[in-house]
Amino acid sequence: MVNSRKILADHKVSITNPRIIVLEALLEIKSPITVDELLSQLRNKVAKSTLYRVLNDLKDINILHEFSTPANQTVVELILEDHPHHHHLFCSDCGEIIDVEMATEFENKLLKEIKRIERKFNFVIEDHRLELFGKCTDLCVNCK
Amino acid sequence: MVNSRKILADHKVSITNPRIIVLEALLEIKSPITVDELLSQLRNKVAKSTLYRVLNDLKDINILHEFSTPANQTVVELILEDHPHHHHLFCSDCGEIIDVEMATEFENKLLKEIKRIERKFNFVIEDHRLELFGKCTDLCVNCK
DNA sequence: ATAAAAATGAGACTTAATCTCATTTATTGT
DNA sequence: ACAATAAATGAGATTAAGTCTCATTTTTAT
Repeated sequence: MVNSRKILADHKVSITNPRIIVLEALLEIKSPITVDELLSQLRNKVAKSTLYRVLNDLKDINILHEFSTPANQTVVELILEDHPHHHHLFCSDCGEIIDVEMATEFENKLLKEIKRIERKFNFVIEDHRLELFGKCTDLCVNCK
Repeated sequence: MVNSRKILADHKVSITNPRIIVLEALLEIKSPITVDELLSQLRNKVAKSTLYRVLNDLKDINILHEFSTPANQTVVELILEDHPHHHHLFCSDCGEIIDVEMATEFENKLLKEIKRIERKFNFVIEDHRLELFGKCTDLCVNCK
């Protein structure tokens, strides 16, 4: 069982109520969520300014990823050991965001290609993100 | 020589001054630009509301891509025949955005992997985007 | 237990993007 | 080419995501 206090302690940030509340919410959700939704879920538990501050704190200690949907909604997602590097699939019909893991063989090919690009552009690439856009046919909760 | 009027006509949108002005600006730039920069470049040529409207029009006819930088700046880029599908490299030091083409062999592998994911998730994937994050060492104009 | 440092809440503030509506410009049919 | 109709524009008001301020509260270190 993952412990929010332990996560905070491990990353050497002070353990406060709002941080615990936000972390537990994200741990329970375990999938991408828009900041808006998170805000309304936690409306009467943490102040808006605090929520944004805590999200920034979690980004700073590298356990939170943030990205935008094609509809320009900001989405956050916890990245812990049990939920490592992956990519996203966006449904343009219902807005659903699905976590996708690439085949290991492909991910290796990608890393090789990235090395080529590092050399070519004299760049140090620290992270990459692959986004897939389309329409789900029967998987999404919202699409029918 | 690419002609902005022809582009508009080809896509069956009416030919207006603001659209020509915005298109010519984007054609000349030929690389990703933040909406902010574009706005200040065209400040006294098109109204702000019109610029946003024209950008949306260009997105609607699928010749403009829009994405966000890690610093949450909105960036647009013209996608025409002479500047086809490609990816982006973001420098976290200077903010520079660099167009990157993947090796054909790799892009094929990616398409194959995408097909696998389509089957697995029962999804129709229409577009994909790969973003690389890192630091440039000597290429960027701004970095030294 | 206490002092110093850090985080929080509430709401003001900023700013990118959208909206409104009166006016201007483009298109279509004759 | 011209009038009638439809579409697009400009200017500024409006909205809303995200940040900032600062007095108060909570956490941490001693």
